[in-house]
Order: sequence, then C-alpha cells, then structure tokens
Amino acid sequence: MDKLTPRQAEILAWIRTRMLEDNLPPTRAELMKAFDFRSPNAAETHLRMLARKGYLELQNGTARGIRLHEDLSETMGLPLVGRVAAGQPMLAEEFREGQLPVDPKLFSPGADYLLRVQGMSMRDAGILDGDILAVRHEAGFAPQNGQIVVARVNGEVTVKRWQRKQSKVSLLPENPDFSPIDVDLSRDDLQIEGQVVGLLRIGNRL
Amino acid sequence: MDKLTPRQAEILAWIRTRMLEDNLPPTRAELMKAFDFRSPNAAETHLRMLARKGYLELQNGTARGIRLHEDLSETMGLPLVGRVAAGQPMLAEEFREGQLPVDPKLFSPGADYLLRVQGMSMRDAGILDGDILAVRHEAGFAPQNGQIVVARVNGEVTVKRWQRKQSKVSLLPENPDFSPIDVDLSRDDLQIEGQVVGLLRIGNRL
DNA sequence: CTTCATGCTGTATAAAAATACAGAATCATA
DNA sequence: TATGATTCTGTATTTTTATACAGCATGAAG
Repeated sequence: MDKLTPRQAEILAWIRTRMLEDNLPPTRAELMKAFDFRSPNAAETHLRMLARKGYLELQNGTARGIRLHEDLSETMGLPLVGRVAAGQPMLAEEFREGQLPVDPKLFSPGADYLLRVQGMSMRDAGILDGDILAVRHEAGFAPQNGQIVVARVNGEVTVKRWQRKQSKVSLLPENPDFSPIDVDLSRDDLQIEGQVVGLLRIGNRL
Repeated sequence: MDKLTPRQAEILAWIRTRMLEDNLPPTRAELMKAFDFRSPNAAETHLRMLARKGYLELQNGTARGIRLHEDLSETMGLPLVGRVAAGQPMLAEEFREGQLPVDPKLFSPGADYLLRVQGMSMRDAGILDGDILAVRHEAGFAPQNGQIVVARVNGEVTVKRWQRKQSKVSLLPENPDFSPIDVDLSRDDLQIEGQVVGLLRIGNRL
C-alpha cells in the first residue's frame, strides 16, 4: 500500500468520517463542496489516486460507488492531532498522535478530528493544557461571535474565542495573562480550521 | 411504527441485507432487478411505503438516499447520571439522563458511569458546571491524595479533590469562593462513589 | 357490489452523478 | 533548468438515478 501525501490523507480521512456519520459514500460534487474545489475533476483525480494506491475501490458507473478497503468498524473513531507545524495541513500524517475510539456523532453536529491543546490561553473557559478538543471542520464556515474556534493566523494554529466587528476580527484568549490577537485581514492570512464542538480530558491530568 | 405486509417485510429485509453486505444502499433500478419488477416505480412506491410506515428515511434528490431507521451498528456506552438525591444510589433509574455512546476503555483504567457536574466548585481544575465526568467505581477503592473523587458526605454527592492526613479527611474545592469540607469520620458518613478518570464537554457550553 | 389499499406495468423526464478532455500552477528532484 | 508528480480549474457529455403520471389487477372490507 503506497504512502499518501498529506492532502490525500486529509481527503481519505474526510471520506471515512462521512461514511461513518452518514453511512453513505460521498459523490464527487459533495467532495468538491467539502474541500472548496471548483471542479468535480479535482475530486475525481483524488479518488483515482486513492484507488490506485489501494486505499479504496471505485465501482465505475455507479453513483457513490466508493468502497473503503479497510474495515470501518475497526477504524472507528477520530484522528488525534498534536502540534501542527506552521502552514501544514491539520491532518498530515506526521502530526497525528493516533486515533481515539470516540463517536463523531457524540458531539453534535459532529466532530471531524481531535486536537490536543497547548498552553493555558483558554484556561478560564475550562480548557487546559493537554486537553483534547473535538473540532468540526466545514468549508466556508462562518463563526458566530463568542464561539471558540481553531484558527490559523499566518500559518500558526491557535484556539481562541471568535469576535468580529464589521471587518475587524479579534481572537480572544480566556486568560488575563494573554493578549487578544487582532487580525488585520488585509495584511494577515486568516484561516478557520474548525469550530470547537467538544472537549475531552483523559486520565492523569485530573 | 405501522405493521408491514409480507411483501414489504421481504423488501425491507432485502434492503437490510444489501446494506450490510455492500455497505451501499440500493437504487430503484437495483431493487427492480432483484425483485424482477418491470418498472422502477414498483420500487419507488415500496420505498415510499416503508418510509411512511417509519422503517426507513428517504433523502430526496439524493442517489441511494436510503437510511434505515433501526440501528445497524448497536452502540453501547455508559449511563449518564444527573442530579442525585441525597442518600439514593447513583445508578438509580430516576437519576439517569440517558446513555452516551462513549467507549469505557477510552478512560484508562476504564469508566463505569458518567456524572453531570453541578456548580463551579472545581472551576480552577477546568471542571465547569454542566461538564460530564467519567467516573470509575471500585469497591474498597482508596484514593491517593490529590486525586479528584466523587464522594458522598452524609448522603450528599460532591466532586472534590481528596486529601487525607492520618485520620483527617478533607475534600478540597478548586475555587477560592468555596470552602473545603472537613470530614469527621467519627461523626460523618463518608462514602466514595468513585474516582474521576475523565471529562467530557459537549456542544453549546463551549 | 362498490371502495380502497396493495402491488404492480409502462412511459417519461428532470436531476444527480460519473467521467472525459484540455489545460495551468506549484514544487520537489534529477 | 528541465521533468514529472501533484493539485487543481473549467467545460462538456454521458450515464445513472430519482421521480412523476397514467393505468390495471387483485383481494379484503364495508
């Protein structure tokens, strides 16, 4: 089984989650929407590649004819992502700490991956260093003020409370020892990596 | 849920088997072929009927948009306990809020039940009002100093950090607005309802 | 003996989905 | 600097799928 590129892994992970959540494989158009492709062919070629590398099988001439080569019931769960290097995709293999047997649907409206928290900037929201966040990633998602989001400012991943007033975006910590991040949309590169939909704290740190 | 005719039951059974085998719901044409219908509409009307009687759901405008209403993958999980009245057993039916699909083994060394937190007395340990604790309950369990436990003092359930010096037991909050509970073992009735092995926060309160 | 639900046939058609072809930009690698 | 793999855009076209409409036959129920 050939190795996947980060992007390919990301796409495979999404397909997996979709199939666990919906019990229905995605169409090219659905993939296109999820990843903001502007051409169904982007989805098509990715599927072809994943098929050629042996991660799934395409039944041609069949709507939603995607069959994963692994057993879904065993892979159940969500990928746990650790420290993400600046500018790299969240779900790249090298940042994965593993897979936790957590039902994505537990966190309605559903989680796509888990992220280990670094630092105490959200302490007063009850989010401590080492905690695991359940994150929902939707293309084109627009956060509401006050929501906690995983964002990326100039490549750097951070968890903060979202606030937008007109065109002024601030990422607010929940700890007086930290300062808000004011994002200048004309100068800074801002990406939203997802909405925090849950928190998990396991074992020793309690 | 309305009763099915023999024919409808036959068709539902076939759909179920197909979905377990293929992991892909059938199209109208596939149903037509399987039952030797000469019209796709035969399949269509059967599906409509099965949907109306509540056995499945049709997502319209979607290829293979058939979702069975029963659980193909039976989810086990842990009971979630809410406000427990003084002196009553933790797991009595009347205090159960429900069952969450959480793998007990996720929280090594394993959780036995989930408890909804009330109040802010453990705020500075990152345990907020409404959070869900994973609790391990073992007979004859002796907590280590510093561990967070679910205890019962004179019938009242509380979550605190355990401290024992010789015969003097204190239950310490993690919030300066609250006072420690000093337990006089000769006068007070102290039971340990378990050790906190994990925390779960879901959705809105984030 | 009518009425109604059930279980179909047969024909169409609109919408959804797969898939082909022709590029272009980026980036590692030779 | 050339080469090829990867990741995508943009446009078309066919095939699959869902779904509407008009009927017909049968048996059970009033």
